Amino acid sequence: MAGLTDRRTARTQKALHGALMSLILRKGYEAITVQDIIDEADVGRSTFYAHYTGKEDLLRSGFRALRMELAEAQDAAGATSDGSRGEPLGFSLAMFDHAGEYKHIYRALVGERGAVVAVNEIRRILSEIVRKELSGAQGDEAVPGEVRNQFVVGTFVTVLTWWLERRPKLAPSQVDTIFRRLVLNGIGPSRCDTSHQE
Amino acid sequence: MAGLTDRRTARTQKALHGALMSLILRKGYEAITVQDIIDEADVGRSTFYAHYTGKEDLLRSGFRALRMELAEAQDAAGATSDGSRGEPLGFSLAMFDHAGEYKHIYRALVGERGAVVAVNEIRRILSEIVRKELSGAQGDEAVPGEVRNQFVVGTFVTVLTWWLERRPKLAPSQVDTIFRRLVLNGIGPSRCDTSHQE
DNA sequence: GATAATCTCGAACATCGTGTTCATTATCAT
DNA sequence: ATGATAATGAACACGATGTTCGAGATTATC
Repeated sequence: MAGLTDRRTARTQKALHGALMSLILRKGYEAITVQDIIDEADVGRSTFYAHYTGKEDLLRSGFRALRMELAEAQDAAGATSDGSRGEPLGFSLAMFDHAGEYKHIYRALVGERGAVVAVNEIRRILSEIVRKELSGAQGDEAVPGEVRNQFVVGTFVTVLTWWLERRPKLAPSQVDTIFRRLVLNGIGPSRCDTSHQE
Repeated sequence: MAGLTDRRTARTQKALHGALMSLILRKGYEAITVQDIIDEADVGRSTFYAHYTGKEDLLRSGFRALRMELAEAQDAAGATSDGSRGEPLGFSLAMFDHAGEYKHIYRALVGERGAVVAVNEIRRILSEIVRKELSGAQGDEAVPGEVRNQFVVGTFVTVLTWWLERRPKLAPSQVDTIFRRLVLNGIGPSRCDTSHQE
């Protein structure tokens, strides 16, 4: 009924996605050519272009699953009620968990030799989520909402990248703590607790 | 004496840089080909490759001037003494000023359709600077130094991008205020002043 | 001004990746 | 079984890259 019928297309698309993932792990996204992908997937050239406009399109299509998974996680976490009352930044731990699970892929996508396309896609997904969570709570009026949003997303990507490249042994929860610390408090002098100064 | 003699090479390099800048403003960095550059600069193809390995190399070489200019600005600002005592984040205003002066170029390089190479270059330059400034002051021990460094740089790029793309009318000093606010305080609940809660 | 060094030119070339076309073959849904 | 649809693979046009080389132009230096 729906569009998911024909087994042939499903098989082809699965093969192409698998090939892309293997290749990303093997040689990094940027270095991959369409030729590599169809060789690895053992699929005809014209077949590839019948499904996707290029490797970027193929990669992007892989993010739909992530988008949905995160949307559900957010709904589940924020199911407390209407707004964003459960936790300040409820999305972050779920996201770090997800990244921890597919650590190899994330590292290959997010690092220096990673895929800008992928990072942008992640940014876009996170922007939506953060916008919802931040819509209620209004903090500093000296800092416009848009830039606050971008700040949260940017910090997340920063911490994510640092984690995967420099401290892959850390647990998602530990990374999440660092993230929240930075986003909520910055790096300013300690904080309110009036610690001893001189 | 030094390497800067021959007027021919100087002329050629200047022409190529100028051509690259014009093209960046006209059609964005990614869309530019070497052919475009040498047409615009009216320079032979082999001549181009005698000087640079590609458009990326050409772009990168343009950042040396910036690197030096910023190093001087930092030395001048931090000339107070040995360490980083003058201001917490002394580099930021100088950098925003510089970006404000060459606003068109920066916007074309930093935006969505900008040049990853350029942003990476900016990141690298800033990392050096921030590392020096942050080496003395040790804040939160729960947040490792490396990630704090990346956090500052990342936030700078975020604010810079937002400024150039969404609020180009703002003055550098205003943007700088927002940047410092975010870096030092984050977006945490109001502040220490124990405002009325319920 | 003459000389030797060296920079520039431009055309030609090999190479590679892209994206399309089309007739043929294989697989699917029913 | 059969009509519909997907996959194949070879061929093609195109555009960009990076290199080579001999001839000519510009330069530094004496």
